[in-house]
Amino acid sequence: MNSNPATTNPPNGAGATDVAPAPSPTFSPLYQQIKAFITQGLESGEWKPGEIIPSEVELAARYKVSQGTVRKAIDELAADNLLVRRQGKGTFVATHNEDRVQFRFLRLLPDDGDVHPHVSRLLECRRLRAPAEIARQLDLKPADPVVLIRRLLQFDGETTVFDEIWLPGAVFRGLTAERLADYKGPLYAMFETEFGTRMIRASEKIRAVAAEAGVAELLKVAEGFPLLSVERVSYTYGDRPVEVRRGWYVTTGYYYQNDLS
Amino acid sequence: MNSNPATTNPPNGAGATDVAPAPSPTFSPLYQQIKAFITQGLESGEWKPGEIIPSEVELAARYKVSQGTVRKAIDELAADNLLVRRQGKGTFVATHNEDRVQFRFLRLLPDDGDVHPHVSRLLECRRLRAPAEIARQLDLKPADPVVLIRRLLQFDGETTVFDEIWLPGAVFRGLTAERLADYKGPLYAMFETEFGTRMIRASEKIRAVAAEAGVAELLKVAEGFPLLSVERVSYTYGDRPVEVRRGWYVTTGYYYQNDLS
DNA sequence: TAGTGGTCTAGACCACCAT
DNA sequence: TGGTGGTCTAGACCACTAC
Repeated sequence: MNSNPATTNPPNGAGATDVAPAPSPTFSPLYQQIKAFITQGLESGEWKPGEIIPSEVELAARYKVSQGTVRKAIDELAADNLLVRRQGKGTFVATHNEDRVQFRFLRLLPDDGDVHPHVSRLLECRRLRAPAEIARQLDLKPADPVVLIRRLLQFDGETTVFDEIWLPGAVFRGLTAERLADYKGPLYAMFETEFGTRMIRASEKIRAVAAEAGVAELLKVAEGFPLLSVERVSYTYGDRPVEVRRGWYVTTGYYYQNDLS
Repeated sequence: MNSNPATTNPPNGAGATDVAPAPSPTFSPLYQQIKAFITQGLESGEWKPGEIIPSEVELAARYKVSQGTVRKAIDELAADNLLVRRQGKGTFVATHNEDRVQFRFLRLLPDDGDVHPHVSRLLECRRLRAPAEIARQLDLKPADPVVLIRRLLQFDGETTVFDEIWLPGAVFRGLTAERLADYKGPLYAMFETEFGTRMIRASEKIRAVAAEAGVAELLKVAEGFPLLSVERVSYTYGDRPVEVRRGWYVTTGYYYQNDLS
């Protein structure tokens, strides 16, 4: 279990009367290793989004550690939104489907708290060679194939968001306008179900910009109108970037919600 | 310890051969109660920001629970940034002073990753009666006294932020322009040190807006220039609102950084 | 009733820090 | 050397869900 450099202490630690492990310069707790094992299982597709993973006792037996150690590993994975615990039922792989946590990454809310379901209008979906900047952000070689999606989001009939979405072509093989148009629900749910790529976290750079002619026309605002520019990079397992998204938001009647702590 | 309705089970739970506690309809774990006790100690000023709190064993003895239970309580408080654990030393009350986590709530970063320390230029600090909207947000009665601070932030010489900060007058008695001007370091550090009010969390509404004449002049941009509008409400212990802040950010060369997960 | 996660305990040992 | 938080174990009981 424990594969510290310079230590080969077995299910070590407590209560046991073991050989004293050489104090390793780089100490890694057991539960971290368990965490890595479970993450591996998630990444390899051994347990797919929405599915249940083995119970704590079972995992404890498998990895030859105590239940408490498995528990701590799962606790952290649940805190990272990779797993979801449900008392009495089991522990499940988090998913962008079903959950009412569907639009976890869309932070745009209406001034009045009402919940307006939005609809997506696809403008185009085509393949091309990655521009240098996109390639850099997606960790691709320049001119590698990418997919570009352009779309509008309408809240309650009002056109509010214009998105340009860049995806690595190798991962999203077979993604076409038709399949996009047919799919109901969030993009990330589709990416997960259809392409086995799950978005774990994202990092955004937000600015206020003046609407340029093209964008202005799409969003039905005047040229120069202030828009919220949201540049997002999304990551999957192993912190590998798998999406670059540039969004322009009209923030009259809507705002970007953020909580600091 | 356990003050569940319909249950008066003593340091209950495990291993012990206690009377079976009546399954309460509203079950509250022991560690939650410990958490509440500790929070109380923080709020009452028993332990002040930067100070050390009693060790886990000591707290366990005081509350008549096991160390593990105290640990879980402290774990959650540390996750909420109310406490800071330091191995080998002890557990400390979080503070906006010292920490290199000083500007935890300022998310504006330069396009080049360099760290530019910023300077604050106070425009005014005066007392007045709360406008209806501010009163509502601060949970005050209309026309209650408030303090209004207006200031500019300069990054590397460039004027980048204009802030209007509203504080409840009752809490910030004796806050004057002189004291503000004299104080070095973040505002929240001063609020904590000088007024015993610690900001715990904040909620922001972000929009893109066109610069109005007054703001434009202060920020040295043209009227109509796109600015990031950041409306923040900050809360202290017990989720009581104690600051309303409206900021206008110039986002050329700078961006608002946000991480989603 | 059986299985799952959730709470609680008691005790051992480890890593880190101060003295 | 002694104290603090950090890890790990083993075992009990509780709450929730399903069968």
